Amino acid sequence: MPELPEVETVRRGLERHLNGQRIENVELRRPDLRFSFPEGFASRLKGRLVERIDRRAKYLLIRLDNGTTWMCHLGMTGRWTLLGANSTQGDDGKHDWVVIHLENGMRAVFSDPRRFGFMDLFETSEQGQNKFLAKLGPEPTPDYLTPMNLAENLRGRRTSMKAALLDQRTVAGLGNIYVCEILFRAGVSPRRTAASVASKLGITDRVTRITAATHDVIVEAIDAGGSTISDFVNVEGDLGYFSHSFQVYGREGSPCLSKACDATIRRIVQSGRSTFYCPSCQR
DNA sequence: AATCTATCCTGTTAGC
DNA sequence: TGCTAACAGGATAGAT
Repeated sequence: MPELPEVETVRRGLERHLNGQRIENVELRRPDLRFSFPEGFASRLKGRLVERIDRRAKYLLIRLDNGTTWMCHLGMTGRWTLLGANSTQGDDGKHDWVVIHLENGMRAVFSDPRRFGFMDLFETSEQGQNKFLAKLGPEPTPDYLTPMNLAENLRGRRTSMKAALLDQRTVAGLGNIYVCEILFRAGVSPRRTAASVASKLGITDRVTRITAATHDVIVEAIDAGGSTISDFVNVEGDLGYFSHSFQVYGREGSPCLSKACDATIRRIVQSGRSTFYCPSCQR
C-alpha cells in the first residue's frame, strides 16, 4: 500500500516522465473511484501540458499549464504505471481506471483495485480553499513540524495520542503504521491522552521525543522508498519495503526489540484500527 | 466544539 | 478442499 514515502517516490517518477509532456487524450473507464470524478474531468485534462508535480501529505499535485492543479490520492491500492507506446507489461487491465495518453506515445495508467483513491481538479490559486488540503496540519518534516506547533495541536485534547497523530490536522501524512512506529520510538503509550502529553505549561519531553521520532521515521522511510524503488516504471507490487524496519507494527506476540526489554508486543484496537505497542517501553 | 462510528471496496488470509 | 468471515486502511458524513 502506498505510504508517504511511496507517494513521494511516485511523485518523482511521475515528474520524471510527465514533466513537459502534453496530455493527448484521457480514457476514463468508470465515473468514480472513492468519489465521482469532477465535472468534465477528462476534457479538462486533454491538451494540457504538465509543468511540474508537487506533493502535500499523501496528495499528488500535478500542475498544469492553464493554472489548474490535478490532484490525485492513491488511497490504499492506487498505483501509477508508465507504459511505452507498444507495451502491455504491468497492465493487468482489470483495475485500470484512468489511462493518460501522452504526446510522446507513452501511457500513464492509474489502477486501483479497492478504489479508495480519488482525483480532483482545482484552480491552483485557490488551493487554500480545497476541502482536502485546507485543514491539513504541518508536514512531518523539521521545516514544518516543531515541538512548539505539535504541543499547540495536542493541548487540551482528550483523545488518545494514537488518534491525535492519525488526525491529519495534527500532522499531515501520517498513517496507521507510522503512528505506531513513531510512538514506539518516542517511548509514549498510544493510549495516553494528547492533553497529558502536551501540558499547559509548555513543551514537554514527550512532545520533543514525538517530534524527533516523527522526523526520523519519515526521513528513513523516504530514503528506503527512494533506494528500493529506483525506477517508477513497472513498480513491483505493493509489499512494504520499509516493513523490514518495523519495530512494532504487525509484531503482536513477538518480543520487544529494545535492549534489555523482555516484554511482548501487544495489539489493541483504537478508532477501529490496530495499534501495536510495547507496554513496557511506552509510557 | 470535539470526538466517536459507520462507510466505502476487494484481495488476502485465517479458521472451520 | 472449499467455504465464510475477518482484516487491511484514508478520509468523509453523520451521530453523539
